Amino acid sequence: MIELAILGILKESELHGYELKKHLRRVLGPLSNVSFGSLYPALNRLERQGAVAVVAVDEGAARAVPPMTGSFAGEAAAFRARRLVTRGPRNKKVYGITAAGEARLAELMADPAEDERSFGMKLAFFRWCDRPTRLHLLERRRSSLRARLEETRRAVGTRGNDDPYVRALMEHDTESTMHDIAWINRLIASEEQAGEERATEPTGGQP
Amino acid sequence: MIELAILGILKESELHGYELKKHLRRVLGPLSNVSFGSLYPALNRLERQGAVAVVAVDEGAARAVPPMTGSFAGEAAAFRARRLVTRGPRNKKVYGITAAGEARLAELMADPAEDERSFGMKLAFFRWCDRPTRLHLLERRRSSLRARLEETRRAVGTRGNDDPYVRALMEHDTESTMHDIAWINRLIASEEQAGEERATEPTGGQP
DNA sequence: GTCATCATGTAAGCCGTTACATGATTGC
DNA sequence: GCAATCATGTAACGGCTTACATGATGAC
Repeated sequence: MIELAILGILKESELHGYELKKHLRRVLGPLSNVSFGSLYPALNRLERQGAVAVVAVDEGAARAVPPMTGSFAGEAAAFRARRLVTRGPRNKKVYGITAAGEARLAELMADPAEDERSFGMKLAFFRWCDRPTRLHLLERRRSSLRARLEETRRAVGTRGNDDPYVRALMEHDTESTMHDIAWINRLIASEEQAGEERATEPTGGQP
Repeated sequence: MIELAILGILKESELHGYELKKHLRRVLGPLSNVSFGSLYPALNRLERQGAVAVVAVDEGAARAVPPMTGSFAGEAAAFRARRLVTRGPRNKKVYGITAAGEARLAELMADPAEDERSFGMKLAFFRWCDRPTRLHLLERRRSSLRARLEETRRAVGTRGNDDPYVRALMEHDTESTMHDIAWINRLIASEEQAGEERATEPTGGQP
């Protein structure tokens, strides 16, 4: 989940962790408000996997490492410098996505697992995948929404569910789900329409 | 979360774990599809806390414990019996909510934390709390939805958010949130109306 | 007699959070 | 010079899932 988010954002532009979090918030809005405590470990994980790479490090880091002196005090300084490198003086590490990372992103986008959540995030990165994949994701989403609709309707029909609040909850869930399905239908339609225009345009069809 | 669900269901009727999961699915529908791996530990936790208590155990359990013989084979049998008691032959443990559990339920319902999720679950158990609490929960939910609406609108207004898919996502989020707010408004209105009717009815108001 | 369902639990792991630690830079 | 923000990370914990283990009961 968080890896998909990171790769999707980094594909647009090279950023360091702190900026990344802000972009994430801007693009995904209320969805997925990642914390630093999971963002930085995830970046390191992705770096180890070769999906992202450090493009540039702030010169501040170099400045923070004093020259070796050979003295006892020098050893202490070296230890301190090592800490500074590991921890962070304004050690901005700007990350970029690698070829392997782009492959991983495509893989995560197409991944059939965990549909219910994460659909919004995938949609936010739709520009990074081709039309067939987009249509496939939209149709899968629609079918899971339909299943939800069915389940809720079945639950409403069950004897013993006569509490007005539970009833209200289920009616609202039904409405929202239908609303979502209609939305997905519009997205599918416009996707198909765009595909047709692409297909007819090159020949210069008459109006 | 799961404790709220368990207590809310048990307040309606005494059940054993397996039944509880089915009721949970029926009442909460697509919300919160708890697994056994978290349900049983949660029940034990609640039992230790005194919030729920075992009301009855299936006689199957007693039948599974053979009488002591004092022999070596008897010891082995005792060991096996202990295992059977711990693990489970059809060892139905029917749980009921205690007074402490009802207090805990009220506490969990009013708990201001973790609003975003869990609101649906609280609504499903609305019948267990009084009108002021209900109104308070509804108003808190409304204010958090309004905040979300604001945040999404701010994000849409930010430069750099010109991707059509991100745009579609945010517009849909805005619509859904507005829809939700309207729903909450209706719930608040009907709650207030019910309150007024209660207040005027005892005097026998003329139509 | 065997297969689906009922019934309860444990162990390992995933994915995230909050709280903590550390220090640089900027604006007042 | 001092606070707010920038910037990166670690540690501990939380809550839930999946997979595993175990066995009873009923239907066929």
